[in-house]
Amino acid sequence: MPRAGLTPQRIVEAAVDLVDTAGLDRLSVSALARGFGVKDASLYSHIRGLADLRARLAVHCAAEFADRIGSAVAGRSGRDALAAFAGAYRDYAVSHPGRYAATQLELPPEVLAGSPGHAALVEHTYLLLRPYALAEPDGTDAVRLLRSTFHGFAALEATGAFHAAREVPASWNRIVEALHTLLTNWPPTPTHP
Amino acid sequence: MPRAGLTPQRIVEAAVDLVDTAGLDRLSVSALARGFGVKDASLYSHIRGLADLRARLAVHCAAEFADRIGSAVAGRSGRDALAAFAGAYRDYAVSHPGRYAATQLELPPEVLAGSPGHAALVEHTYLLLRPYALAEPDGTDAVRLLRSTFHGFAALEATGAFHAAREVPASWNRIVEALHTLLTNWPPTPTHP
DNA sequence: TAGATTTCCTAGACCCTCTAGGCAAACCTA
DNA sequence: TAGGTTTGCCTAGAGGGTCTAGGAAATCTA
Repeated sequence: MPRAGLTPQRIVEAAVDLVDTAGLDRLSVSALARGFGVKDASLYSHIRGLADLRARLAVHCAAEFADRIGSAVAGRSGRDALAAFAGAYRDYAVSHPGRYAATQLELPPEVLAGSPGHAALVEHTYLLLRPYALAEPDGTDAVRLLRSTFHGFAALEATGAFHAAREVPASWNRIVEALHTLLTNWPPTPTHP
Repeated sequence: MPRAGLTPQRIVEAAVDLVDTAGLDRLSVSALARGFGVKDASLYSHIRGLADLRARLAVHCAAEFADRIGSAVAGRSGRDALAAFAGAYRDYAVSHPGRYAATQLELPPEVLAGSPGHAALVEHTYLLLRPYALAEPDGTDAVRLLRSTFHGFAALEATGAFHAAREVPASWNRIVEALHTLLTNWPPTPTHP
């Protein structure tokens, strides 16, 4: 009986393919084993289980996602950087919904702490906001606004929640424009009368 | 053998409780049957299956969610209405994460079309934007912005994605303020040079 | 080449969805 | 109130999922 040549890396790559075509919720140890022509139990010598596999997938996809965004924003700043960031973001989410969903998986703190991709994503977002010169806590609030809007849009688009006639990419571009306007005119802290 | 008194309504109510305490991903026909002290197969006389149960749950929770938002915005408009909408939105998402997640489930078109709660949620959002007097397609873009930001924030908060020291509710309030500013100064359609 | 290690296997426990078919309780109706 | 009908819950079982324990073969290493 020849060996199938399984490794954690190959298993994660197979998981990426599976998630890309079938969706994150269809990811299973069984399905991967079938793909390798191997019994389910064989995979457990390489990964600890489904939770471990999902964590590895999340770390892998976050790194890929952060890379694409990093390339897009390289050498740009201000409105240009924001547009490039947003373009790369939606492009990834639309063309690889399963991978994008993986980047948003909830992870155990120790896994998250050891994921360069997740750290890079946060870092890219903070750098993006530098030209807007927001003092804390406004900077953090603005980061959270951007993350929320981008992720929310991607999530809603992925579940088919936008039904109006308006083309979705046009809305996206307009929203990015609006966010730029907002960041350049960030409202002052409200005072209590 | 006395009957357990199952009905679709009671099953959906049990599903609401389960989802509230265990999370949407733990919802299963088996767990509900255990709760009723009944065999799995018994539930299939009342619901078609798990997909049907999830759809009913989504419709139920969307109606509840829309009600709360409707009560919150009643008699208000402009900034007040936006703040009330946002407050009710986050309150529901934070205090009932499982129910909120259910309102965001992807549904077959015919189910969605027959869900008053989902329709009311969209309607509330459009009404909210009336005072800002945005012509189409700006109105649709603004609706999509609000939905994206609110849902994205709720989703990220639910997965524990906000790690900065800044208190999450403070960010939420600030973001709502910022959105009000943005809606009152919606940028003009960019012209191509 | 012998021993140690790794890889994949079989077997099986346990949980899940869902269907088919049966029996008895609850409800009608005469 | 006795008959039949409908309904509610049952048993049995197929099929798919995760995961563990322990065994045998392929591969590495001394």
